Amino acid sequence: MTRIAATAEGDGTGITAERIERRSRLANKALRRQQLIDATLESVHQSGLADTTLAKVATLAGVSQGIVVFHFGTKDQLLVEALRFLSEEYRQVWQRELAKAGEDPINRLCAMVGADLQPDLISRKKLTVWHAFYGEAKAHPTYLEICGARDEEYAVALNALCAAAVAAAKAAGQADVTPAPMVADLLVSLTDGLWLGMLMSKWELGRNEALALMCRQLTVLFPVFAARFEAYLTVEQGSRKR
Amino acid sequence: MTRIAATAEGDGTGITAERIERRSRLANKALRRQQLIDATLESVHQSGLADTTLAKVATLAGVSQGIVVFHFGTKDQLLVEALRFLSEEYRQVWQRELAKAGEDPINRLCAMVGADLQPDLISRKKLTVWHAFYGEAKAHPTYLEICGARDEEYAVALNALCAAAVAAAKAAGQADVTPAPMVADLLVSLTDGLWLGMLMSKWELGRNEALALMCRQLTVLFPVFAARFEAYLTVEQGSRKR
DNA sequence: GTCTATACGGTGATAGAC
DNA sequence: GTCTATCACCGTATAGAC
Repeated sequence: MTRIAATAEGDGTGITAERIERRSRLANKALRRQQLIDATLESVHQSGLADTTLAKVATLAGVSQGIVVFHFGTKDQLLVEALRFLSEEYRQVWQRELAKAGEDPINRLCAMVGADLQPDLISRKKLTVWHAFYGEAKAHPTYLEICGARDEEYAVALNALCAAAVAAAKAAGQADVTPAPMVADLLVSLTDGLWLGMLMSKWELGRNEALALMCRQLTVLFPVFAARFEAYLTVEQGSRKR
Repeated sequence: MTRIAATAEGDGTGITAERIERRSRLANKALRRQQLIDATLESVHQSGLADTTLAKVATLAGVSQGIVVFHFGTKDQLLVEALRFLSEEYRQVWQRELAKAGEDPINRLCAMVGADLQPDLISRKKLTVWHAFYGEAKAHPTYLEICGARDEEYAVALNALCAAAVAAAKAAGQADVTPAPMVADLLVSLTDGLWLGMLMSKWELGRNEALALMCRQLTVLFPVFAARFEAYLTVEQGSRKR
């Protein structure tokens, strides 16, 4: 990294060199922060939120304890930043999946609910950490706020998609269509429940089982689109295209 | 309490008096333990699992810190007992509801899923505490074990009811019946999701909304019994019989 | 930026009087 | 059984050298 900056200095343009060097330093700083956040997630996974200490995080990151304080100031701040990271990653995943889905409403709905089951998001570690924060959310307003903002964004997007799907189902002649807000609530609740199930899974609830359940849920809500759901949630979202 | 024992002594039957006195002592002991467990739940609710201390629990219970140690030995043990209490209460509620439901399979299914939404179980405090333990479950095998045992019992009972409901739906001529294991998983996941939703509810997800969602879920799974679900989950389980 | 050493406060648990 | 007093430990955060 610093070597790049040094090479850039060879250009003779002092300003450019300084810029690159600054970028490099910023990149290093961001890298170290990410490294510490990763270590924090690992520690919370291993020891829980209560027994996560600055010393453990520092050890896992392979640096001294002082470094953690230097970059995050306080333990609380470190945890908050870790949660923010998870939240941001979550948002990016569902927006990415949504973008990949194109314009078709049913595809977009599949993409949205399928996003919650993307492998990046449902590793044991991350599910553990999410629920650790859930558990303390009532005691830490900041946690609650971050989680709430995440849910809010997601809910708004999902509600729109559900409304579109309901309209499409009616147009396709389906009788007894569940109201859009209920559809959205049912899907969100199912998603949350699946996360918890995968976390606690004694009965080995894995990604494939969760996908099958989600697919079935969509099918009972919108029988007319059964084939669509199956196609999207097993081929595109499946582990392999076969 | 001690007064009762003293009165009993007046009977002249030494053995009886001793028995009653012992019972009274045991009752006192149990009462004190329960008092401390309640205080623990309150503390976890207010401060989270991490910042719950023996001192806080003692203060909330209005006793000295030494009492807590005397009755539970260690902080870990206190927390475990608190979780056990919740778990036991949970089991008793769904078994009670099941008993009230009689023999009809559909009623029993309604009772089972409705049990999770009984007011006793879904107070803010208890939901908070449950999820606090969920979050730390991966780090504390004991927590995981207790939660797992609870889920296991519930799952076994629910699976049987779902199988019965599926059979009934087929007998009633419903087309495309969801397999019983999936029905059970979907219902469990929905329940868990609703608990989380009620805990996090920015969008005020209350008991009535949750009941409506549960009712709707059963209806899309078993359209032939729609009227049954609505009757059971809004009249019997509702806040008032009207 | 990174480290070590340390001050400070709080927590879990013990001891012993009542 | 319940209390108070106390200890030993550990985690956070600070200070300052490099």
